[in-house]
Amino acid sequence: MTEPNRLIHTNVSAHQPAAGGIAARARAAAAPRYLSGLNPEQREAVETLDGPVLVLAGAGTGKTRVLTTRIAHILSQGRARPGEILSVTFTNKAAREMKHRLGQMLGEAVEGMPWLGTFHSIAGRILRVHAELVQLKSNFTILDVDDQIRLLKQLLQADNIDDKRWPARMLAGLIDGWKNRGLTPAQVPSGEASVFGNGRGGKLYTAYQARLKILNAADFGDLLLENIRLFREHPDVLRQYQNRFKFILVDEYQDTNVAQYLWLRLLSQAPPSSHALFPAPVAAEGPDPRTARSRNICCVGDDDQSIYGWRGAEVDNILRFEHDFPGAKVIRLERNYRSTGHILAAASHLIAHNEDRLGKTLRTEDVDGEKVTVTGSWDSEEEARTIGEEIEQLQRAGERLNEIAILVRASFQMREFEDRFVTLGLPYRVIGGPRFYERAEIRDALAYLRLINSPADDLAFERIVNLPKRGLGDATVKMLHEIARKRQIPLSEAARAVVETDEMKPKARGSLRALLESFDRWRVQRESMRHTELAEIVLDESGYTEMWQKDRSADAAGRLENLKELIRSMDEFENLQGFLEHISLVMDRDGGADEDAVSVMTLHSAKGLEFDTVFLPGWEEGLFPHQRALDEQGRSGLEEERRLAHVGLTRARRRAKLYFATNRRIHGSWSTTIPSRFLDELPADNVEITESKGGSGWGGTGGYGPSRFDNIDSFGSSYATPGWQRAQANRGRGGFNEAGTPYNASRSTSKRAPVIIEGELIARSTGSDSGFSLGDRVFHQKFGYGKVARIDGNKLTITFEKAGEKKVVDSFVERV
DNA sequence: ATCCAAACCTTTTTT
DNA sequence: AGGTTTGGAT
Repeated sequence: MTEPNRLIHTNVSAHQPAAGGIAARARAAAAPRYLSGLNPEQREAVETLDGPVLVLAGAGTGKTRVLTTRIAHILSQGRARPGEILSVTFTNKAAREMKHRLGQMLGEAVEGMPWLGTFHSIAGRILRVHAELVQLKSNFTILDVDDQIRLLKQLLQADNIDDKRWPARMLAGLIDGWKNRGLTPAQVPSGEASVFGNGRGGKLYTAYQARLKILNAADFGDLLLENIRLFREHPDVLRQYQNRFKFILVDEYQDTNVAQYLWLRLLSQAPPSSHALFPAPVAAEGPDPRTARSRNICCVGDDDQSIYGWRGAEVDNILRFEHDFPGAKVIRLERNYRSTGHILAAASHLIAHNEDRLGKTLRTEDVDGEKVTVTGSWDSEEEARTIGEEIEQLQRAGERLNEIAILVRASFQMREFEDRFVTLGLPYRVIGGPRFYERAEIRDALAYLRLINSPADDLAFERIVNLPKRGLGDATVKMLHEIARKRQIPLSEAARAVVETDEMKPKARGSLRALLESFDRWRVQRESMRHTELAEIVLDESGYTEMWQKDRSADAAGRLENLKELIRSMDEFENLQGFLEHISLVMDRDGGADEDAVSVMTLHSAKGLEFDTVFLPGWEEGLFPHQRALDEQGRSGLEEERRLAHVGLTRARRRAKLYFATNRRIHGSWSTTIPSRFLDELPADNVEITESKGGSGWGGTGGYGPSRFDNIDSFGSSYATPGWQRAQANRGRGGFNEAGTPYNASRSTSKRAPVIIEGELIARSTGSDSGFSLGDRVFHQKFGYGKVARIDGNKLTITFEKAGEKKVVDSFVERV
């Protein structure tokens, strides 16, 4: 967005009268205006319309701009109408951004790019049209993860599989993985299918799919998987879409999984796949052999920003592009318009530690700017406090809060910042945080609406049969389940049947009948009234609103408010179906972006965004890189974490600030942490180490008074540890800066002056001796007195008299 | 059927 | 540590 020559002009219309007049002459005379200001590579990416194109676009190189300009170009050249361009993104945010920018470029005239959206929303949309062909109805429900797990739990129970030993979550993960790879139950390798539940994994997957059909439901994975099945089994349908989409554009191609890849291949009429995981699906049979192969598909991506491997993304897709789409043109965008020199150098140097990459060199013509800073804190609380203060400083200096972001590795880190900002009165917004649509009252309300929309939606039925309480408890539900299972019908149908018999106690029976009648009534009313009005009636007549009105608990008022908000938000949609579709696919709520506030979000959700100042807390081993990534994925996991770090750094335009804390609370208990290896991998020339400014209490001069957190000297002593010395010895390895100035402890005299360490940064533990011996009585600033119980290098396990057993780095305790 | 306490499990990232 | 889910008691 800070690109020097951004587009200002906005009135290229899609269908200019091509003949005669000024427009034609203008076009002949000079390149269209929207092309000016593109650099040569960008321009090539925009203008190469025919045949497959892969754009390798590093961070901040104008990727979105290329995509949107390309669309504008296609339209203004009259090569396709808006409805003939398929343009897929990975996230809703990216889709929104593209729509927004297109709107700016094209003006309101081309409001509708009907086929611009996420993979899931577009696949879902296609699926609705042809639902019957895959044994669904067009009003099918899209299940979220929660529903999915509840359904699987039921299946496990029905099969007498111990939910403890074989958690539904795990099965959900497996099924998800299979679907990501485009595998139907029949196609799952039997070895893989049998790992779950003593060989019953495959059977369960089959049962699950069957159950989904009965419930008239699809989960996220199904949207693509069933789409692929649809295209495979019905070539006529496929051809219809192939003919419609004259141009295909794909954003973030490095994040596509196998299913998405197959889907794209089918639509792009590419020759039969030779994908390792998938032998030739459908032979492309277009009328004209020249159009039948390698259609106009343009994929944009950056292998260095592939951060969704854990979700089944195949970086391989981007690496194999030229092979998959013969004759593809590959264009590299390496000119970065976003970050200053130091930031870009730090990011590039870091990512260079990865082995699996295509390799790009990002360049900038910007000034060097401020160095990337690394700041150590005693614990996460001090980290939050330091960052809070730095933000206030920036604010005083006239920086806008909107241009400041805190990017965390894991969402639990956000809380500390929220707490801090609340006390400071600093406006902030959490992005992708606690989700509106996940709140209980919202889900309840939605369950009512879902059930109206799709009577077979058992999960919704179960959720609300007895909510508010109507005397239809476990016993009733269990009975309905039995009937439903025996006859292979949905619960509500079972309910309908059972009401006619006298299997139930009269009271429950009457209550159930009343509920069914209500739904019948609502479904009739649906035809004649607006969906917002219907929703109000439903919540009212069902007694749901009343339930909360009677509730005297503290949050009841808030919940009622949320329900109102829900109905308000429904208003933007045409009908109930459209609204339900939206909420199941777009689980985040935008809005509120206009006030000036600091953004707090995960690194993952920050992809594609940029800020003047970026704070990156929590750079510690185990958290970042995340232990689980290392355990489960080994080296490739580490590389993905490193790419994540690269993404984080490259979000910053002018200031990138990294933090690590020595102590962090993990699962409730405190543990001592080690600075991230990624810090070691930063180039010294572009980085400065500062100390935490969280408190100046040490020596008793600061505003906070002496604090246990102010053990700043400890960071000094970390550099005197064997780890630091090893680093000194290693200096120069790998061609890094040779001119290291050894750290000296004179910092106590000039505490605030930033210390610049040249050479790689090291503050790590090692396996060597700590100078303490077992049984030593020690004192710790925070935990008090204790005895050394175990020694592991410079990490000590100490039994504290008050605080119990803790692991601590030796430099934080002193012998007494 | 409803309520309360104890176990439990979480904390990677998202459509 | 904290919220959620489960199980048992009323």
